[in-house]
Formats: sequence, structure tokens, C-alpha cells
Amino acid sequence: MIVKSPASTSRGRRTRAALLQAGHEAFEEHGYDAVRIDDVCVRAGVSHGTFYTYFGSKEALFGEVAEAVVGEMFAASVVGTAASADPYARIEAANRLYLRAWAANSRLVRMFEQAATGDGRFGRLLLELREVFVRRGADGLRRLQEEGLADPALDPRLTAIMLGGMVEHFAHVWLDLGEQAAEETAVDHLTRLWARAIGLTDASPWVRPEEGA
Amino acid sequence: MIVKSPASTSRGRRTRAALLQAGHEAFEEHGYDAVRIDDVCVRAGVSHGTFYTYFGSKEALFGEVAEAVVGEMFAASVVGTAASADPYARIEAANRLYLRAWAANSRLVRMFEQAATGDGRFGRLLLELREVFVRRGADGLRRLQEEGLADPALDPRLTAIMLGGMVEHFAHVWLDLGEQAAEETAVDHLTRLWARAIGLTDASPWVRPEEGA
Amino acid sequence: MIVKSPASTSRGRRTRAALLQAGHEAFEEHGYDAVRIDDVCVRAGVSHGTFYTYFGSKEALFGEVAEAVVGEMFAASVVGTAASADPYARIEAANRLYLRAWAANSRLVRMFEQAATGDGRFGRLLLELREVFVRRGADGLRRLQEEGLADPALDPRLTAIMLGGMVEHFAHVWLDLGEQAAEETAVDHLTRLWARAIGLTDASPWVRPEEGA
Amino acid sequence: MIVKSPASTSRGRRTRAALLQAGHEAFEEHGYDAVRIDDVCVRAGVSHGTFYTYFGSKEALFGEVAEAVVGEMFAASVVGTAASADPYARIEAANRLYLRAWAANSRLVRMFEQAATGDGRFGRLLLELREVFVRRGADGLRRLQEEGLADPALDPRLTAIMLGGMVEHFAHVWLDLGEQAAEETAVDHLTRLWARAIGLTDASPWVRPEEGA
DNA sequence: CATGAATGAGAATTCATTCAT
DNA sequence: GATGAATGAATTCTCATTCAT
Repeated sequence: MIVKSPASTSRGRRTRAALLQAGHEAFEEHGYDAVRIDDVCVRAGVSHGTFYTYFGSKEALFGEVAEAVVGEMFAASVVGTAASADPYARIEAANRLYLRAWAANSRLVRMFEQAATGDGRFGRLLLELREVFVRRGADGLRRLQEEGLADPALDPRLTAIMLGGMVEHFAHVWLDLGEQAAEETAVDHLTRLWARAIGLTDASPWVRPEEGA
Repeated sequence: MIVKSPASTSRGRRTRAALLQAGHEAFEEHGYDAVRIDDVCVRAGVSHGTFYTYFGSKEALFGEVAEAVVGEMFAASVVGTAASADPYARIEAANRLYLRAWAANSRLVRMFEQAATGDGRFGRLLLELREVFVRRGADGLRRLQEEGLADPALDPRLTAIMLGGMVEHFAHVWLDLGEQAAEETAVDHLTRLWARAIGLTDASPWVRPEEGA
Repeated sequence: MIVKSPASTSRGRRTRAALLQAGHEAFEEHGYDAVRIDDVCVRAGVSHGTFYTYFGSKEALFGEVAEAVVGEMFAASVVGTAASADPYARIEAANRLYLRAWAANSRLVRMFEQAATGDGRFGRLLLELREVFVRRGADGLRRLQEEGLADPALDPRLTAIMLGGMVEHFAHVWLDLGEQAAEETAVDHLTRLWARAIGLTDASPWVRPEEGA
Repeated sequence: MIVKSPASTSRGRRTRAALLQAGHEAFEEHGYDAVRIDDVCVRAGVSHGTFYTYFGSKEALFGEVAEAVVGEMFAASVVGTAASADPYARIEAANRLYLRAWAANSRLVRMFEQAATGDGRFGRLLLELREVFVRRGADGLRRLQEEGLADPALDPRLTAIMLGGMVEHFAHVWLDLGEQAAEETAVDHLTRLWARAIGLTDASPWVRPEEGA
């Protein structure tokens, strides 16, 4: 895509950033289709003519917003990789991270899927993003399997998709659909479910009554 | 909602059904906003004037399509409730059911969320639908907890949301995003993860090597 | 090009014809670029939405106007071919015909050339039209040459282009630029010049004074 | 017209000339309406803000381009007037000149007619230009008539318009529409046709066979 | 009931022109 | 003088909806 204006002056850079920001907010609030170019312009405080100085179309704007968001999420996914040595703690940290990363952009990322239907560009972007998270999850599980800490019968990729999806989906229900829950409780549950699902032994202190007998 | 025409004649009933069916397909394929009344009419083989004999607006059509879909899913969720006595088998049956129910309508249901942004009507529909599945999951878990077969520390509702979300989300990734997987493998993994996540004793035969030593 | 509407009803056919007529007039009066779709609609007495029921764009309308005009001119070029046996009279008849054919559409045909620059479609149409007239002229000249009535040294095609151009251009100057002249005088001059230019002997009764001496 | 800037500095003069040149080329290539100020500026290598330092509007630029072109053509029409004493050679020289003058600017001059539709200013310019050529042709013919070398029955002005139009129109067909022809052949034919059309005695050596018998 | 012509509000986009830097 | 950001009037085109036949 041709970036219409390199925004060579500082004023230009400011305007461009304002439009990007306004677009981000507008898309988040109302969804791709419902956003009018003018909405974005009003929010950014510029005339609609100015919009076209910086972006060729609504789609172009969305593309840049999307790239920025995906970039953020990539970045977030990397932070804190070198966490604890304790597997359970690592899972907990990852879940917290995951939840927060999606918290910031849940609605927008969902929107990529709508936008993705037709085009293909956003679809690819979205798949790449998801793949990063999936791969991280799969790699983690594989390591645990090699160490004998997780059920070796589980397919790492499939499992990562499923458990990762659990977190992603919960983030959506929690943040977008307003399901009430404290972050601590949420992370605690997600981690406990995840850890025990893969067979991590010391996943929880729970001991079945019968065993105790 | 005022149903514009009770479609009293049999010809009328046929036309109405054709529009409903055409709408279902069109929404599924292209998404709410991208569908034009004309697309639906062409697909149904009627003139676009006729559309308004049966539906007051595009939204009205979508509303009826949505209600039909939700009805189907409600129905599907009830079927086979009285399955096996074995908890693991019950979970497996539920997951298979769940997966299939979403398989049929995943794209449309997702669309409810887009459409929901506006007036809240579809949003409510969606919440009610989800609630049915959540409640079933929560009830099942509570029963297992009472029987001492599942971790009593887990919050039934939260857990049901998370694990139900895992299934729902996987259905989406699998069917809409094209992740490759055999249904058997998928159901097997989902069930294993679900069962072990809640601490169901005989969830899987896996025993950690060290323990075996 | 897809004709947007076959205008199956008589009302539709009337509206379509009105738009075509209005377009013809508007293009003729103001030129392609200066005509707004709305001008055409107002003139035709329909809303601009209706315009798009029948034509996909201004260019599409112009295309149909152009085809109609070219068709008319083709038709006009054929009429009266079987005229007199006297070569001079034949040339005169052809010139009168030529002048009248261009009289009706001079401005529009000129417009094709503007419109032709970019596209190619109108350019081809125009070349074909011109070719018809050129070929007729060339064939006529060739016959006269074979009969020994015209200078055999003249290239028929080139000559036809030049003398045909003389008539076409004069039509433009006369009709569009307002040069004053009576049709009789014009036809008389054009014929006399044309006939004598190709060496047709009895082209004019004029005898050079010296010869008379 | 108020010339916005006298371009007092040498840098200013250079910029002004660059814009004029760029405008000339752009108008020639794409036509008046299709040219955007930005195209001209890019071609001239200046920012579009600068344009308005030198020209008040697109029309003003076109006006200056037009005046320059017309000036050139006036100049060209004068050159070589004092040629040979032989009438046929004089006509040949004039035709060659005519053809070359139009060759250089045919497209732009045609454009004057489009642009003329609006305010009449360019139309007047064009008429004046054409008048120069017409008058020269008419004067030449009148002289020949007085000398008994051309048909006295011909109206000088009308004849000059017609034969001049033949040359002008051929220039257009040849150069703009791509009709293939060598300049020599073209000038030879034009001259022969022109000379014989007005009845110039020794116009061509052709003698009808019958006469030769 | 069915048809399809007509409508017009609304959205995207272009581009000549102005103006602060 | 030069720059390029900002403006907004003007234009094209879409599509849900109405209505006469």
C-alpha cells in the first residue's frame, strides 16, 4: 500500500497520529462498518479533506490501526518470557499476560475477523498474530512433555489452540460482554484449569477425597 | 416485532421461507453489513419489492434468522441430555454436541455480536443463548463436585464459562478459520482437557513416569 | 458493458429514452466534462437515483449516446448512394449529404475525440465512423480514375481523407463556430473545389482567360 | 488578466517558466479537464502552494499557455511569406508551413475549442488565430484571381476556409489520429489538390486521356 | 401477491484554493 | 519565494425503502 503522505513536518505528524488515534477509538466503539470517515475526522478535529491527505480510504486507515495493534500485541507477547522456572508459575504469568494483552485490544482484534472475510490481508495478519500465541503455547507444552511433566499423548498444537482459545475467549466474555469477575480469580481459575488439563502434577493441591481415604 | 405478513396463503408461506433461507445464507457468507436486500431477493428468486411484503426491514429479516438459529441451538443443547451415567462419557457427549451445534452456526452467532453493538436486542439474544450452555456446564460441574468427583474449589459458573468458551472458540478456529483437525481428535482432546481440568479422577490413564517409578 | 436494466416495462423504456435524450442534449451543449449526472437527471425529470437504474455511470451513458449518434451517421452515409450517373452531381449529392450528416452531430462527434484520449473505446468507434466516409470517398475516386475522369496520380485514400476532411472541417466551422454561409453556396463551393481538385474535367464551366484568347 | 507575479527575481522567472512548460505538456497530453494543478506542479518540480505565487488559477495558466501557442503560430504564419514568385511553389510553401505550424500544436489548439465553450475568451483567441490563416489564404486567392490565374467565381473567404480547413484537418488526422503518410506525399497531395481546386493553370501536368487523343 | 421503477438520504472521494510557517 | 497542511464545495455512486401498476 502506498502511504499517501510521509507527513514530513511535525504538524503533519501530529495530524496523522490524531487520525490514527481517532480511528482506533472509533473502530473500537462502533465497529468497522459503522464508522464513517467523517466520524473519525470530527473526533480528530480535522476536515474530511485532510483525512485524504494521510490515508487513501477507510480501509487504509483500518490497515494501519490494525498493524499498530498487532504490533503492540506481538510486543506484549514477548515481554516477560524469561519468567520463573516453576512451570505452574510460568503458566500463570503467561495467562495474566495473555489476558491483559487481549484486554487492551479485544474488540479490535475481533473486528479483524469481520474485515478479514472479504479481503485476505487482515485475515493473514490475524492468522499470524494468533500463530505467535499458539506457537508459544505449543512450545511450552512440548517442553513440559519432554520433561515428563505433561501428558505426552496431547497434541501440542491442538492443545495450545484449545487452551489458548479458552483464555482468549474468556477475555472477550469478561471484557466485552461484561461477565463479572475479579482479575485474580480469573487468572487463578485459568491457570488451574490449564495446568491440570495438561496433566501438570502439582497443578493444584486438591486431592480427591477417595484418595485421602 | 410486528410481523408484516402472516403469509396466509401457501404461496406466501413459500416465498417467506425462501427469503428467510436466502437471508440465512447471505448473512452467513458475507456478514450483516455486506448483505444488500437485493442479494437476498435474487437468491430467493423474488423481486425486491416483494421483500417488504414479508419483512419490514433488513434488521427484521436478520432478527428472524437469528431467532431461528438460536431456536435450533437451544434445541440442540437439550438433545441427549439424558446420556450415559459415566461422567467422562457425559462430558464427551456434551462436547461433541456443543461442537456440532456451533459448527452449524458459528459464523452467524459471531455476527450477532457485531449486530449487537447497535440496539442491544441481538446482544440479549446472544447472552441468553450463551447462558443456556453456561448453566448446563455449571450444573454438571456442581453435581460432580457434590459427588466428590471434581475439585470443589472451582467456581462452577466461571469454570463453565472458561471451558465452554474453549469449545466454542475451538469450533470457530476449526470451522471458520480453517484449522485442520479430525472431529474425533478434536472431541477427544477437548474432553480430555475438560475432564482433567476439573479434576475428574478417571479422566485419563496417564501417570507421570516418576510416579510410575 | 452490462446494460444495467433492460427496461422491461414501457414506463422503464420511456425513462431510459428520456435519459438518453437528455444526455445527448447536455453533452452537445456543454461538453462531456462539464455535464453532471444531475444535469442530465433534471433535464430528464428523474431523480439521480433513477439514473443508476439505467446506466452505471456517466461514461456508460455517453457510450450509448455515442453509439446512437454513430449509428445515425452510418445510416445517413448510406442513404442516397444510388444517386445520379453524372460524377459531378454525385459529388454534389455526397457533399450535401455529408454536410447534413455532420450538421446534426458535429459537436458530439468532436466530443468523441476528447473522450477518446483516455479510453480507447470511443477512439475505435470514431475511427470506424471516419473510415466509412473515407472508404466511400476513396472508392468513388478510384472508380473515376479507372474511367479516366480523375487524376490517376492521386492516392485515393489520402485524397479522400483530405477532401473529406475539408467537408467535415467546414461543417464544424460553419455550424459550431458560426461562420456565415448559405447552404447552397457552401455545397456549391465544396463541390466545385472537390471536383476540380481531383481533375474531373467538366468540373466547372470556368475557362481561363488565356485559353479564351 | 492580472498577472499575479511579475517574477522579478531570476529564480522566480525560472519557476514561472517551468510551470508554463509543465502546463503546456500536461494540457497537451491529457486535456484541460483531466489536468490537475498537482500534475503540473509535480512535473515542474515545485510544491502546489508555489503554483499560486505565479498563476491565479488553472484557467490563468491555460490562458498563458494558449497565448504563447497562438503567438508561436502567428509567428510561424508570417515566416517565409516572401517566398517564390511561382504561384504553385508559393502554395506548396504555404501548405508545408501550415502543416508544420499545426503539427506542433494541433492538440492544444483543438483544446481551445473545448475550453472555449465556457467564457468565450479562448473561443475569441481561436477565431483570431484562424482568421489570420483564412485571411492569408483569401488574399492569396484574390491576387491570383486578379491575375487571371484562378477561378474568379470562387468566393475568396469561403474558399480559403475550406482549403485551409482541409490542411488543418489533415494535420489533425495525420498527427493526432495516427494516419500514416510521409510529409512529402502529404504536402504534395495537399498542394496539388489546392492548386487545381482553385483552377490554377499549370497546377498539374495531368491531361485526361481523351484530351490527349 | 408480485413486480420493478422511482426516490433521496447518506457516504466516499477529489481537487482547486487558502494560509501559516 | 517556497512549502505543504488544511479546507470544503462539489460530485459520484449506493441502497434501503416506497408505491403505482
